[in-house]
Amino acid sequence: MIKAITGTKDTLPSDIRKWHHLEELVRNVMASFNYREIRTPILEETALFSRGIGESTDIVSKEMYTFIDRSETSVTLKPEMTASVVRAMLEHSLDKQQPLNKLYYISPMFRQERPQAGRFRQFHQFGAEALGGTNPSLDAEMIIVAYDILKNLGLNNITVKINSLGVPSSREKYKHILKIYLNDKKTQLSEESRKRLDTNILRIFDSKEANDINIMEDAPLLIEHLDNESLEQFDMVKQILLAVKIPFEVDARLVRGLDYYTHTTFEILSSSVGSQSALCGGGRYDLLAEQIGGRDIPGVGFAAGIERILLACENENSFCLPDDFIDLYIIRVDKELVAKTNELALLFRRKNLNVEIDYLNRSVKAQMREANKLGAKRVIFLGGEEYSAGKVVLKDMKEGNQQIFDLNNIDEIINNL
RNA sequence: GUGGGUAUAGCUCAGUUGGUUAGAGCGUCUGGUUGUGGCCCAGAAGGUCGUGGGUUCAAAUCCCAUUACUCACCCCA
Repeated sequence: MIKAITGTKDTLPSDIRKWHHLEELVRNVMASFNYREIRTPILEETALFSRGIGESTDIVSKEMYTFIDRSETSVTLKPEMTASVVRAMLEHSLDKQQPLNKLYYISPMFRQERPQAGRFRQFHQFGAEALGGTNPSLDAEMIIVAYDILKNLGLNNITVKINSLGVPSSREKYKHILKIYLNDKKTQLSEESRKRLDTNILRIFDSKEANDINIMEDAPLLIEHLDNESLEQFDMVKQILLAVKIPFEVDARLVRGLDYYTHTTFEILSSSVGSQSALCGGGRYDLLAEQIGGRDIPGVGFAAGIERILLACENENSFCLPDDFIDLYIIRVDKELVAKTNELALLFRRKNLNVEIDYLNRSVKAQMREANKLGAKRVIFLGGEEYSAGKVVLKDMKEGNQQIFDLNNIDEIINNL
C-alpha cells in the first residue's frame, strides 16, 4: 500500500468545511483592509531563499526541499512566501505602478522537518505583505489583521508579543555589547548556544536550556540599545495597538529565525495547541528587496499556520459549523425510471439546487435512509401510480408531510422547495 | 539529527497469569410484507492482531529486530 509521504496530510471531505470557513474568513478580512490576493509558483530558484531568508538559518541550511531539475537549475519548494512575493513585485514592477502594494496569500509551504503536533512537511499559511511603506500604521495593521482573523475564528487563548529589532547599525552595535557580556560566560553556555555566538548571536535568547535562560536573564537587551528613530517607530506601533485595544506584551527576547527582519517583529501564540504554539509570526523587512538583488523597497508582513490555527480551534471548540445538507433527493421508485430520474435531477440542478439521486440500484427504503443521512430537506418519489398520472410526490423530511405535484410543472415544485 | 510512547475490524478501543473458531461500540450493507427516513429490532459483511525472526506443546499476549505513526528536543507557522 502506497501511503502519503511523511509529514503530508490528506484533507478529507469531512474536514474541508473548516478549511473553507477559514479561507473565506481570511478573504473577507483581507478584502476589508484592501489587501489583494497574489499567487506565486510553488517552485522557485533556490537562490531566492538562500539570499532572502539567509544562508545560516535553519530553514535554508537543513529544511528545504531542494533538487536539480532537468535543465540543471537548483529549484526549491517554497518554505515561506515573503521572498516569493517580493520577487514577484520586483519582477512585475508593481512598485512602479503604485507606491504601496498590499498583498495577501493562502498557499501550501514545504519544510523537511520532523513532524509533530502542529507541524507538517507540507503545511499551509495565509499571510499578508505591505510593500513600499515604512509607516508604523502598516506594522500595526499586520497585527490587527492577524488578530482579527484569529478572534473571528473564536480563539480566546491567544497572546500577542511584539519587539523591535531596530536597524542594522544599532543591531550590530548591540550584538557587540552582547558578545562582550557573553564572552566570559562562554563555558557555561550550551553547545548549541556557543555555536550561535558567531553565527546568530540573537537566537541565544530562544534557547530553552535552563542554564542558557539563566545567563540571558541578565543579558543586555536590544531594546535598550535601539537608535531613536527605531524607538519612535516602535512607540508608534504600540500607540496604535493601544488605540485599537489589541492586548499585547513587549517581549524584549523575541527574535525571529529569518535574517531579513528589521524594526518591528511580532508573534501570536496560543496556549491551546502543543509545544508549537506560534500561530502567527511576522515583522518588518526593509532590507529584503535589496538582498535578493532588487530595488530598495521596505516591507512588512506576517504569516499564519493554518493547520495550527485549526488545531487551536478544535481544542478550544471554537467553531460549530452547521451540518451538511442537500436540497433534494430524488427517489426512484420504479427501476425502469433511471433515465427519467437523471432528467428530472438535471432540471433542479440547473436551478442551482443541491440534488442527489441513487446510483446503486437500491430499494426505496435504502434510498430514504440515504436521503436522511445526507440531510436532504425534501425528497421526491418518482414512480408508481402518481407517475402514471403524470405526477410526483414531494415529501418534507423534517415535517414528514407530503404533497402531489404535476410533473410538468417544475417551477411550482421549485416554489415549494 | 536525538529521545520517549503507540501499533488488534473503516473509526474508537477491549482482550484477564501465554491456552479452543480474536471481541464490543460506532460506521457500512440487508431485512422488519405489496412504494417512505430518523428511534428501535434482527441479521450480515469486514481482521495476514504493523512486518520479520525467536522462545514455547501453544504467542495478539514474552524476547529481539525492523517499519510506520505519534509526542517532545532543535527550529519554526
